[in-house]
Amino acid sequence: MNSNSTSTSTSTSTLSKQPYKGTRDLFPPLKRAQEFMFTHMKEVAQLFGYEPYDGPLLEEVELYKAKSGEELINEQIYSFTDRGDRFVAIRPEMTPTLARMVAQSHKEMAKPIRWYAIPNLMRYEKPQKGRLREHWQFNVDIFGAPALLGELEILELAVVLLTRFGATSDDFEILLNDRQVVDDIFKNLLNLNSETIHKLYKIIDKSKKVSKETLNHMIGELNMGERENNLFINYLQIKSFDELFDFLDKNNLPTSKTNIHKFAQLLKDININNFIKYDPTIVRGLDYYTGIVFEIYDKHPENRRALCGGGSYANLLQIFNESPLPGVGFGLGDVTFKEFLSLHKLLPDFSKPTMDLLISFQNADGEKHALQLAQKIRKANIKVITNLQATKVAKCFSYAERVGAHFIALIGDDEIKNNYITIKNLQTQQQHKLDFLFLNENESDKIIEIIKS
RNA sequence: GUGGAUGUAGUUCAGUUGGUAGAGCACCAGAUUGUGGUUCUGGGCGUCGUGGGUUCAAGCCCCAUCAUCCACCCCA
Repeated sequence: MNSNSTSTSTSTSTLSKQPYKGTRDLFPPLKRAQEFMFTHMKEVAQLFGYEPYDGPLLEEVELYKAKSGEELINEQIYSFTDRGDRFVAIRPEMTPTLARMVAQSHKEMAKPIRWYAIPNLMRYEKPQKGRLREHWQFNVDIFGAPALLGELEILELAVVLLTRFGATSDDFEILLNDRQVVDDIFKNLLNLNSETIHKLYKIIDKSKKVSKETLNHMIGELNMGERENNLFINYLQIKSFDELFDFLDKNNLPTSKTNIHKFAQLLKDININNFIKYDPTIVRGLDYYTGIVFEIYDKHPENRRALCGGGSYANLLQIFNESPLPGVGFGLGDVTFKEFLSLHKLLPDFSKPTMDLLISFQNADGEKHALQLAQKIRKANIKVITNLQATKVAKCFSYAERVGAHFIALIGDDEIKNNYITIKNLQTQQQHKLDFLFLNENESDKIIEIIKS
């Protein structure tokens, strides 16, 4: 809702309650869903031996200029000049920060370096479905891994993560390409200069979305020879690893075949090849990728979109005058991922809170008993709240419902008078009367036992 | 940056060819002064996004503006 759209700065105008354009207020229901996703991300990363890191929200714009790509810098970055005349930006992606941190520290660290983070990032974009100005992104990266095995591990981790939520190869696929193969084809087979190659990349990006006629027209505009045009069109029609190998064989490009052929075999060896498909149109927008690149696609017909992108980058440390240390990584956005999960019904209902126990009292005499009991029960790692003020019994129950309590402990008038406490399981309706000798430790143990069973 | 749609109660929306507004959900109270989710009853003056115009009369028509959503561009 847009409750206030007048904000044309008259002194009478009230402040808008809406969050800044393209950002979200993370109310508890949304935050619970996000925490659910983050928890799995962290656990999977740690299963693979990745360690958490984090970096600053602000970086100097120069850091992004070096490798991120023109559009990102010129149009999509939040930047300003600070009080010390430094030109800084809110991070639009994490990889440059990561590279900077690795460049500082890699010499003293055991290789490979395995790190993950879930930073919030901002890009100045026009918000729409699955794309906001601020989002959180699960980043996983490995530096200094031997060729291909780093790529393999990162892909396996991504597969494990998605399948852990219950997704199958019916729900998603990983489309993969190798920039070395693409470069080999463009430079050595088509003999193109870097300017034409850059334009071809753009055409590749669009090739799936435009008609054949438009595609042919776009290719025609490059003024390549007929042989080059045909080869390029043949390349775009490749649909599998095997077809790619045929293409490379036929055109005598054995060097770039060796790598990708071996990689395809490795995918089979660890049995994740059914999730992964070769796709000649995957090249990725960011300039720093140099080898294997991939995107995870939602297979749902209404959501044909990449929810995750990544690849290997060999030279990211060069801008810091460090010797090359190859890296591989991917980013998975919380907005797109949540949509993927809800669309495939893999996201539990987080609309209501949950609470193990509500301890409620009916009069001032019950107050201290409720507070003391809560203290004891929390020591057993049970989530417990009290109603904090004397409340009528019916209200206690309706409050228990509101906060999602599984159990209610009632310390009412009758309880105080007759020295007992009522414990009720709100789902099964089962009710217990326990002796409540108010200073007796054993009674709280009994309550704990009931709740944990 | 380009194109399309939509702005009415806390929220989701209805509102007939123009006659100054209604429903579901939610919320509060009660039926029910020791047992919640169900049920029933009662409870709403909202600058109808904002500004201007046409008209006897505008939620409805026209213009502008702002906001939101969607599709491009690009990306997570």
